[in-house]
Amino acid sequence: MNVIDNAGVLAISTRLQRLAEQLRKDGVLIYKDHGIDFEPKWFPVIFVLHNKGVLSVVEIASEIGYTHPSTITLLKELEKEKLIKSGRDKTDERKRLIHLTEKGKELVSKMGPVWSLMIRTITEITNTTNNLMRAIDEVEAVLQKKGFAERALELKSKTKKKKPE
Amino acid sequence: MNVIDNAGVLAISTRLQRLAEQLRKDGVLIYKDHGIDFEPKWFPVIFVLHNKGVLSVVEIASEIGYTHPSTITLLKELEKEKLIKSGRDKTDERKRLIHLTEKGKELVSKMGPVWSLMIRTITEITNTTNNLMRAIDEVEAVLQKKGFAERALELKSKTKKKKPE
DNA sequence: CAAATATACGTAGTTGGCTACGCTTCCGCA
DNA sequence: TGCGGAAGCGTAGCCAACTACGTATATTTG
Repeated sequence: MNVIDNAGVLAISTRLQRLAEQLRKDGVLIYKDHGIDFEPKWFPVIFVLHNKGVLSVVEIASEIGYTHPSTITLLKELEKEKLIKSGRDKTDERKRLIHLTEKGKELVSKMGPVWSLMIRTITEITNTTNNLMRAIDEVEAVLQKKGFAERALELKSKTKKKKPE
Repeated sequence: MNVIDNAGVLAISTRLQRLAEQLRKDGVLIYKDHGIDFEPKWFPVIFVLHNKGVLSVVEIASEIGYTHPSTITLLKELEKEKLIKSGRDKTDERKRLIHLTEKGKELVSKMGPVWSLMIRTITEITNTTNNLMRAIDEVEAVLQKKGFAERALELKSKTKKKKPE
C-alpha cells in the first residue's frame, strides 16, 4: 500500500484526477475496439447537439459546463472531423449556430450500442457501498451552496472564536 | 438542469476532473489565507518525503502514483523552493536520493494546522449519503482487479455469445 | 566476462482543461 | 436615437498531468 492512499482526503484532488484520466483513456480503447474513431472528450458536445439540435457556442458551453474557450477548441476539432457544421445566426450576428452534420448523426447512431455498453460497465464498476456517481452529485450540490475554501475559512474563524474575549 | 448532468455516467471522467480542479484551486486559496506559499500539487511529494525520509525519484513516483517525468517536474519546483535537496546514491550511481531540507521540515510543521483544517472541511463536505472518499477507494479497488476497458470488452463478448449458433 | 537486458533518470513534446483579454454586435435608457 | 454596458465569440498563453524516447548505469546470462 503506498503512502498517498493513506494520506486520505488531502490528496483527494489528485486521486479524482487520476481516476478521471484512467477512465478517459480506457474510453478511447473501448471506442477503438468497436472500430469507432471518437474521443471521449467530444462526448459532451456531440451529445448535447444530438439532444438539442441547434445551439450557439455559449449555449453549448453552458450546457456541458465548460468555459467557452474550451468549447471552441472542441468545436474546431469536431468541425475538422466534419461531425458538426456552423453558420451565423441571421437575427443575431454575434452568434454562431452549431449543428450535427449527416456524418455526425450517423456516428451518433453507430455509437449508441457503445454508450449503452459503457453505461452498463460503469454501473457495474461504481455499484459499490458508496456509489461514486451519486457521491459526485452530492458533493457538487454541497459545493454549489458554498465552496471548499469558503467553508474552510469559516471553520477556522469559528474555531478561533471558541474563546471570545 | 443541463443535459450533461443527465447524460450521467458517460461524462463521469469530465465531472471527476472538474471536481478535482475546483478543489485544487480552493486549496491554493486556503494555504494563501494562512500565509503559506504552497501549492496543493506539491502535497504528495512533500508528504511522502515527510513520512519516509529519503527516497529516489522512481520510488517517490511509485509512492505517489505519478509517472516519473511528472515527479521530476515537481521535484525541480520543490528544489527551486529549497524545500528538498538531492544527491547521488553512492552504491547505485543511477539513483538520485531526495530528502526534505530544514526549510522543508519547518514548512511541514507549519502546515500541520492547515492540513487538519482541510481534513475537517473535506470530511464535512463529503459526509453525504454516498461518501466520496470511500467511493473512490472502492472504485479504485474494483478497477485494480480489472480495468474499465477490459470489463467493457468482456461484457460485450458475453452479450454476443448469448445466441451461440 | 562480454553482451543483452533491465532499471533509473532526464528531456521534449502532447493533452485537455483553464484564465485573461480584446473585438464585435446588441440592447436599454437618458 | 445614440451611446455605454452587456453578451457572444475568438485568440493567446498557462497548467498539471501525460507518453515517447534517449542516455547512463546495473544486473543477468550464455
